[in-house]
Amino acid sequence: MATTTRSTGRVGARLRATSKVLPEHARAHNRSLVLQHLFHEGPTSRADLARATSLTRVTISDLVSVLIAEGLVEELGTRPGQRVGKPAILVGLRGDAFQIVSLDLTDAAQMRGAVISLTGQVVERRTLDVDGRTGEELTDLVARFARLLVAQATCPVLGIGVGSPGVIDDHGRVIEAPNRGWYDVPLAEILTDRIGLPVQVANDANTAALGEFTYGGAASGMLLLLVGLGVGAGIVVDGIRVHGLRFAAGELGHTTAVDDGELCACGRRGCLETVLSTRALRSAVEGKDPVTADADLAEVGRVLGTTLAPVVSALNLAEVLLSGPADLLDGPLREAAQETLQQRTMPAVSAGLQLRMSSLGQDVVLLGAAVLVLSAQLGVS
Amino acid sequence: MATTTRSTGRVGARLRATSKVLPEHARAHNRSLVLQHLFHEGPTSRADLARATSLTRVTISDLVSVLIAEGLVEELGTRPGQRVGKPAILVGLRGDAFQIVSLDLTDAAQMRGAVISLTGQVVERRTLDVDGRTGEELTDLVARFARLLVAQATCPVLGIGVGSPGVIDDHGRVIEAPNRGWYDVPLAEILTDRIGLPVQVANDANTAALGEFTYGGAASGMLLLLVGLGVGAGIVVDGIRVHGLRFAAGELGHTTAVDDGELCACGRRGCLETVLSTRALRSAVEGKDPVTADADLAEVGRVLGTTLAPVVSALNLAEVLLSGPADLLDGPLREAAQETLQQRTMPAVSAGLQLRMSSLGQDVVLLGAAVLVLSAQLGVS
DNA sequence: GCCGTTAATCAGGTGTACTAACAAACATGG
DNA sequence: CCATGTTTGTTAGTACACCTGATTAACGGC
Repeated sequence: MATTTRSTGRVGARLRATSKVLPEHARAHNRSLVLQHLFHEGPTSRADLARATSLTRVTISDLVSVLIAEGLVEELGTRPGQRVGKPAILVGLRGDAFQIVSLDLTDAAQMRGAVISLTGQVVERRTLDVDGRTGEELTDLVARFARLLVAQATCPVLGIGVGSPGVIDDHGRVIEAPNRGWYDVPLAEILTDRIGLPVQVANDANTAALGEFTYGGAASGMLLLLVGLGVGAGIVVDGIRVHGLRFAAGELGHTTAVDDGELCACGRRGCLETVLSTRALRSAVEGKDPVTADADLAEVGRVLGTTLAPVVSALNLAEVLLSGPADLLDGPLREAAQETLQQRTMPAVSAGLQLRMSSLGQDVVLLGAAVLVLSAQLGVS
Repeated sequence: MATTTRSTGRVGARLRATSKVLPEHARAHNRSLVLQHLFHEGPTSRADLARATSLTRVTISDLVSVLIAEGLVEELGTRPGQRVGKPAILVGLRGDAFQIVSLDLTDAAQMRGAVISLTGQVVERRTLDVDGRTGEELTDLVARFARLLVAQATCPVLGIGVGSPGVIDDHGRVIEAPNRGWYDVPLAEILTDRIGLPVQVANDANTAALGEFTYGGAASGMLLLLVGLGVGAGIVVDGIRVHGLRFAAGELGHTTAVDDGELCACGRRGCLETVLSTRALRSAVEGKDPVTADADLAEVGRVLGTTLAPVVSALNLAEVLLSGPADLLDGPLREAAQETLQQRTMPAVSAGLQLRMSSLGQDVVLLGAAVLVLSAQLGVS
């Protein structure tokens, strides 16, 4: 049996990349803690920040004074309402300190872009036809579009966030995005070089999940299914975005969902995409009477529920969000999926589970791309 | 449209529990970094530790001197082999500095326990019949068993690790373990109180996953399926154990795997456990000719592959490990499961995937429980 | 025997957060 | 109306952790 006789002092060979932590990193962390609180809870007094972070008032004062000097935070006068003691001075994130430029490349025909305030308000919105461009031409177009959007900003730009289909590593390198003609393209690096701003690039579904997590109030264990031309998912587990072995986490679209199903573009049969993509859904309902159409959508919902059940069980997720055309998704499909999920998972898992539509609508990816920047530059998410 | 008009400076209402970081926490982290390196790479000179951690030699010397003073680390003389320069003095983890007491409560009839060295060698092994005890009686028995094992240790005991079935929170409180008669039992706290040592308690499948991760050299994105009376899974994503919304992550046993399947103890039909538990597998093969038995096992393998495919895709796992009776699992079942997984997931996902047997055999849970202690007490995993 | 190289330590400095004490500004209550 | 207590934010001094630069020690090579 496996009575492991092992020579002393050497266990396993795998290297775990954990890096040193210096006092200055601790400071950066605490600084992010302050920003995070101001971001989510709004204007707060220094004393309340101290209580919330369990740092001392002295430390908070010091951190806040630096943030004020940087222009990220401002004093907003004394807190209204009468209380005992010296009135508190509220400090809050300056909404007009920075803006973020976001790009959504989900749609193959038309890229979407926006200038977004720190609080998630879309200040400016643009679209640009792709005209069938791929590869380097597409890269150039993206760079031009990003530059245009940067020019639209009314205050300094904190960074550029991009949500794109494909497999993308944690340095913003597109490993592969077949129908964009991108293979091993260091998109973040290219854009940084050309525009001179920090750039974050991530998979669109992953990005969307982040958007819902930060701006949509989604739970810290959630899966977002982005339904468009293809089907992708983004997963947040215990508050952290899942990357996966080769950054391919969330690629649920090409998981077999229907035995002996339709032929998929990927060459296999019955992939989830063959029934759940926007095109598949439209063709399943168009020209049919409402009752039949609803039954067809419900059938897709059951397929979806069956596919998601193992994932939901394995991760004990709190929420599954659907993002895409509401007229197709938010009805019999969603209800059937929810029901199937409940039937196929144990009560302890399904009781805490909610299956609902994305609350951010079409801006999910754009807002998520903004979160990429917020997270990288300010440590806020 | 979702042109989110939101009042300034307040985004989302969810609280994210992130706590402050002080310089002393940074020090603890760096200290763990040193221990981690010594644990996995074996004896190392201070200078090499400095290079590996990217801390300075001064800092490393300081950390090492503390560790030597604590008796955790020792100098092992100069490094053999001739090189230029002053010969390096190797320092290594003292294998005899501490031992760990591990308990495996997976088997309802018989609990297993061991005294384990820091390097994962089983020094002493015991079993104890449960005799049908549940609830408080079982708790008492566990405490006595643990005390007995502590008495067997030949050097100071670093802590006690327990792997148990059931849903267990991150403080070692058993939320529920129905067939142990435990509901909301603070097992870790009880054992700590009675024995006076640090105690870590976690779900057995989760624990097993940790064991494979640390001692078995498993990848940082892996799922371990523990097959016994029931079926449970432990998941490590990006090097971190997944807990889930209500600490029920990994409860795959009661996910529907067979439509209109057999009645399960949980009251529903076709749960994975109804085909994959040891008992179900034995009854599927016993008394049958080898060909039929193999076909039956292969069928179970296909069911397993179908259930795991969405999980593997969603998380882009590197490895799926099976732990349980090798005569049933490691053959047609595993091969069919592997094949099904490859058929039902996209190549980008399945190419990097390996489905194999646990390398630690019956000691998986025991070793994993030791890792719980290592991780909590020394920051090593 | 001198030089270059590598290992480990010593000395001094910077950054971070803490405790203790204090000043400012308010409500309350005799 | 003034003393009292409360809360806020700041100042001063301390402990800790890591860094840089210089120093000592031990080796191989020429």
